Amino acid sequence: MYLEDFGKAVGHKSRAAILLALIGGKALPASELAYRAKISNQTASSHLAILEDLNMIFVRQCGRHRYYELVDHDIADAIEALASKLKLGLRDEKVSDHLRYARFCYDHLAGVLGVSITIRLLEKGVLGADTDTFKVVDSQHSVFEKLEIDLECLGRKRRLLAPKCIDWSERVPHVAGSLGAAIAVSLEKQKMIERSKEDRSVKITRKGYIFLERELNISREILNNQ
Amino acid sequence: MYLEDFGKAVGHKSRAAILLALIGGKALPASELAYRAKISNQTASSHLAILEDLNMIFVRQCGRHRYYELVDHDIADAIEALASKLKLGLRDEKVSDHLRYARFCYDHLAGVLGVSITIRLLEKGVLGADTDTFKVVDSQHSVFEKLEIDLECLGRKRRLLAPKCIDWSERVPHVAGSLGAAIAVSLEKQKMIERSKEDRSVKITRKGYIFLERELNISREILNNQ
DNA sequence: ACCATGTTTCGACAGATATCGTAGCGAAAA
DNA sequence: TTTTCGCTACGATATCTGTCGAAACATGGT
Repeated sequence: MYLEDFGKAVGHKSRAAILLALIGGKALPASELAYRAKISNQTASSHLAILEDLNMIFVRQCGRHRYYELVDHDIADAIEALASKLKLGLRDEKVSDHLRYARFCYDHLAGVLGVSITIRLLEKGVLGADTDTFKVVDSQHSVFEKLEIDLECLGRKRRLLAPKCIDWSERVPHVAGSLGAAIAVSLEKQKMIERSKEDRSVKITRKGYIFLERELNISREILNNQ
Repeated sequence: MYLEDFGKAVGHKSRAAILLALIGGKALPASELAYRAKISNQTASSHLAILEDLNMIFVRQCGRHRYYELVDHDIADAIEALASKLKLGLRDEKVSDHLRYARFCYDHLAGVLGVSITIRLLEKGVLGADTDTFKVVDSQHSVFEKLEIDLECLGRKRRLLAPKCIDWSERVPHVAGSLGAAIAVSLEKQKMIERSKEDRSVKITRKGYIFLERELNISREILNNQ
């Protein structure tokens, strides 16, 4: 991919809005993306074709439905990284406090919540920090059991286990990669967090509040900020 | 700045070429940029006006001459970071071995040379590595004296002393910031390196070869690769 | 077979963009 | 002052882009 291709992809309000929606990590249908970008379905369709040409997204056909996704998480990471480096605003996202507080960064958690989880895992000695990645120090810790995360299984994947990802709102590294994704999936599956239907923000449920306080000792002060 | 503005800036072949040229760190006149982007002076002028509007570049008036520069090094860093994350090709730069080997990344050295210098400084215990920056461990080391670098003076600047910068060709952090810049300036001033007139690559001179081998013990194998 | 639903294609149009020739401008040099 | 040089502004033009209405197209349900 060439620099100007990336530029062309994000260089239009509507396409930027579409990509920003997809950074949420959910696969979304064209009509939903049109709604989010505030354009007609036809127009969205043409933008989607452009983004597909540029190899930024692909479509997953499920019966009569077509869901669009980013081709890979590098693209999400790159956009977040860019936003943090250049102190970019993200015009079309109402940059709500919800979004700042907790959101999906493709397939893992970012914002105050993502960073807090990372920090607590480091302080508890579950994770350690390398230059560009985190590493698991205490693989026997009860967190992994509670979240039903099979580290061996994750380790066998080709994807990096726990690279650092820096987001625009906090500018502090948080856990990404297959571990970051596994944490987010598990929290969602166990109904500790709930995705917003509007955007990529998430809400901590009552159950999640208790888990995060008891198991990770995230302070109530932080948790109540939601 | 908004994401789509950055996109618009780099989203056109000619503008991308102009920015890539300016990442070299030198201030360049419009005609030179037109030549590099292979467009007429008038066309270049309009692109330059666009880039100025978008706050990517500014013009420094020197008598009858007008030199364009990037507004700050963050923009250079962001583009290099983007290139490394997305494995972007940089279409218009002949990605020559020279460029891969040693080049200016705005105001500090990147490529094999930039990385080698950084690694040797780390191995010699002159620098240490933090998460996102390097730190000076042995400020009394003779390297600083030889390069006439006044660390106290650098420390007083508002700019970060030695942040890590990751470039597209090596994908390994090298020293940027005011220290990175000071090293590059000094090497150039002492005629240990010479800038190319064509692009942002640099050549190591005979004097530089000797210095890098003697003082930093960079292996001949690496130095001969130039 | 037909319909309902969601998506893409086609066609048209307005508006933006890229390009360059020509002319004008400003600063130094003659 | 006049000339020279480089750059920008203006204007014309061709092209590209974004947009949407209408229609065509799939696919799964009725």
